[in-house]
Amino acid sequence: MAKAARAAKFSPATVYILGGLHREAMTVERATKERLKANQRPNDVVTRVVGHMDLDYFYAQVEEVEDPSLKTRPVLVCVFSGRTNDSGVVSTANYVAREFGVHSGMPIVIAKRKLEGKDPAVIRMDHEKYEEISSRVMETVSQMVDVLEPTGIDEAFFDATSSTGGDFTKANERAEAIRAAVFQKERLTCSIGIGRSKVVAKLGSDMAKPNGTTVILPQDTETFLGALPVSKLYGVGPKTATALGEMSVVTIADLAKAAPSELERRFGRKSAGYLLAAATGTDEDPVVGGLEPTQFSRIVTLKRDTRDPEEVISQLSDGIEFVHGRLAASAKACRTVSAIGILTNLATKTKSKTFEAPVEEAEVIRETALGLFEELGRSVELDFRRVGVRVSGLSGVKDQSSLSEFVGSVR
DNA sequence: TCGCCCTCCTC
DNA sequence: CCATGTGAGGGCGA
Repeated sequence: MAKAARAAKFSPATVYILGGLHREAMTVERATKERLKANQRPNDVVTRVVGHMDLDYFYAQVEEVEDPSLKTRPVLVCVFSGRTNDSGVVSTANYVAREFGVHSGMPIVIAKRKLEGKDPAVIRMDHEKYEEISSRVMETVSQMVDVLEPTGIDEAFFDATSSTGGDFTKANERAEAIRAAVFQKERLTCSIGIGRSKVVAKLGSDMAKPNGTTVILPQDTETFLGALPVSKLYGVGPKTATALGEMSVVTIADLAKAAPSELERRFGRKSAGYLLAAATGTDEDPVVGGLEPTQFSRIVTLKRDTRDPEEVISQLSDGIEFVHGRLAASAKACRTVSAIGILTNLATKTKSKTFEAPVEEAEVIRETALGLFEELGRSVELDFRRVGVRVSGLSGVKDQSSLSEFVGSVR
């Protein structure tokens, strides 16, 4: 496997963390190798080997692979809302574009302004294409690890505890082999983090990108985490970071020392427990494969703002078909249907209905959504800018776990 | 348990 | 300035 890694023609920007104090890029120092060796474990593994794989600037990279001439140009993969010519946002920008301050979520017009005279490639997002490539990558990676848990179209956690015997040297080689295999098959680069928990692995891949690997040894975890700002932690966004700041919690080390009672008061029991565990790298959430989605939704931007139920449903028609299609394709039924409305001021309003027994027909979803939008439209003072439909409370149509529903099912 | 809201994820 | 889309999970009141 190590040979496969070397044979690949991608840049092996392997990064190791030594006590969290500095990063060694491009080469593996002797000292690092010795640290890794000293960490080798026998069969009685007490520490998990958890990895996180993240495809680099995924959508834009796919476009580059398809058309290599794009590599030297700024690339914007965009979601066009269809409202006006260029309304919409940048979904993914390649690193050339990022150099000019362009990032995801940025309005297309703003991004174009920043790239004036830079010959940007503005490409419409092709979700199906990315989905297909993603599936192939996931399949490749799943064959090289114990358990794979995709958490998005471009990322996945994996567990390699038993196949590495808990040996982080082997885990590092495995990570490089995975990156080599993905590159060899798809010409796509990705980044991998290895650590003793999901939180640590995720931070590792983040630090490694683009095109690198970070291994955080169990014994280095505390030092590594401690120096980082809390905002780097998975699950800590702007709101949480601000609230933590009010408690004078800035670094992860601060968080580890924070008063559990105050964390609970501010964030609730579950979140407080998560934050404390994450801060010490002792989060124990296992890597789980074969997870099924628990909801499907589709949100569209209206041609013009309105809260007329008929017009909403008419514009949402394809969206409802799509959601129903997803349901049918996965042989599932739903118990809850929700109407989602995003107002002109971008506030979100939802209304939902839960049935006694699961439903699956497009007609039922449509009629339910219509009723919900009638109520929702009456309850707001502003028009909708975007509207959507969601089905949740999913169950397999032929699910043995819901025998009670079996009675009414076909055949 | 349901219904609704909030926060976060992605750059 | 302009502001997409999908899904997960938690809190909380009823």
